Amino acid sequence: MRREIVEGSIVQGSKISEPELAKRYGVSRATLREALNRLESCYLVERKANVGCRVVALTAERLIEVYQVRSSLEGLACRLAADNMEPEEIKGLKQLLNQHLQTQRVKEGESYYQEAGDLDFHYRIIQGSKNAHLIHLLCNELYQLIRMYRVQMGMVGPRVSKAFDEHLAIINAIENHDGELAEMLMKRHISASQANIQTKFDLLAKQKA
Amino acid sequence: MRREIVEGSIVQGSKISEPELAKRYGVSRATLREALNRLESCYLVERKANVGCRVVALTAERLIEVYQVRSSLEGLACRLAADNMEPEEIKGLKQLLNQHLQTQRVKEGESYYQEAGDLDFHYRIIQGSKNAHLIHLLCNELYQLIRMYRVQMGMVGPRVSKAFDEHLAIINAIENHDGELAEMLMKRHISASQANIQTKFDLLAKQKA
DNA sequence: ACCACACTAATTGTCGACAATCTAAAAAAT
DNA sequence: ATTTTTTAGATTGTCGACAATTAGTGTGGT
Repeated sequence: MRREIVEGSIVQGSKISEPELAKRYGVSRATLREALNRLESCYLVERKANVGCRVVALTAERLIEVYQVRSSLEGLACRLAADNMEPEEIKGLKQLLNQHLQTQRVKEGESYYQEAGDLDFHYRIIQGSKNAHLIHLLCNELYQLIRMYRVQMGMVGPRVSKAFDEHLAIINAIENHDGELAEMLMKRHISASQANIQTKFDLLAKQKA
Repeated sequence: MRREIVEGSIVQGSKISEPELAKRYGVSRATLREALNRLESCYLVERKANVGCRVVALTAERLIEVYQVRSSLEGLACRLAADNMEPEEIKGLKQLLNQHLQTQRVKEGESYYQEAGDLDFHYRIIQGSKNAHLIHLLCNELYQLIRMYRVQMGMVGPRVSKAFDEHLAIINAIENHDGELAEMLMKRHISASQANIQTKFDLLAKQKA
């Protein structure tokens, strides 16, 4: 509905006035409250009883917390995917990676496609775990928040090619049904991604000082 | 508010009629919808757009899915707790375990206290991880669902003493700040608990046939 | 006899208004 | 001048009613 706005154009930590935004979107307050509930379950807004709603603030501490959880859960998803993914799913995953290679070569600097592609890659593996609860947790709840981090931080360039290699290694592990390895590789991959955004944060803090 | 009812006295998979329950509790439909949203975020009810709300059905497949996730997340929590728990927190945890030992000896067969105690034990370790996101995920979202499983299935006896030993080993690992070991022990502990409920399920299915 | 279509009934989603609560500013007392 | 209290404003939570969509049933056609 208006995830786009939360992802980009509404400032972090800003108070949300229900009647204001209700008029802003031309809907009733009840409808907007429903929407806020959805956003709350995605961790994009935080509410306090009888106080109000604020857009979530993107702090480094929060990033670490989220990525610790994400690393653990996607590691699990990857291990399960190594056991449960169908051959044609694995085949499709490899094709997807090849597509990324091509678009990546064409648009060396631009990282947007890689970004979307990276999320798509992770998305498919999560789906491959065949664990509905896990899929819901990662794809519905955490997905938006992670996207928010990446969009607002901006994905940096040199990691693109390295991420590609890591994706390749993960696919190989899944293809060999080596769940242990796949889990470990995915955990490292996400930790690297976390470290990447962390440096971005530090850079931003230094710029401020 | 009325988690008690969902945990016990409302049948699984039963349709939820909003106006009916609204009258049942003497509140408006808007209030009840808010409550349903809360229950949905705890995975106790499931809704479909323009169709309605049903109480979640406790199946063996779902149990496995939830416990796979729980094992991974509580393993993470345990590893973090090994690094981040304060000495007095560890001390309190040991005291809690001693209390369990006493009540357990007194009420050999009765497992209710052990159950509540077990959850409390896990609860404290999760808090000890100091990861707010992880704490929310486990204590607010998953906690109720797991409680529902355990209450409706009924905890079996012989596992009580074994669980106590496992808890003890976990505390020792945390006290030694051995995160790796603590994580592994917790994962095994939860897997054992899962297997325990699984057998309960199989027994129930055999009874039916 | 079976399938398709339409109609009715119920349920969900949405709306505007009212009451309770909290925040903030202004005034008074120390 | 600072602190406390009171008061006003606004915002959230709650309520009952209306509109839209859906499920079930009954009828008609093939």
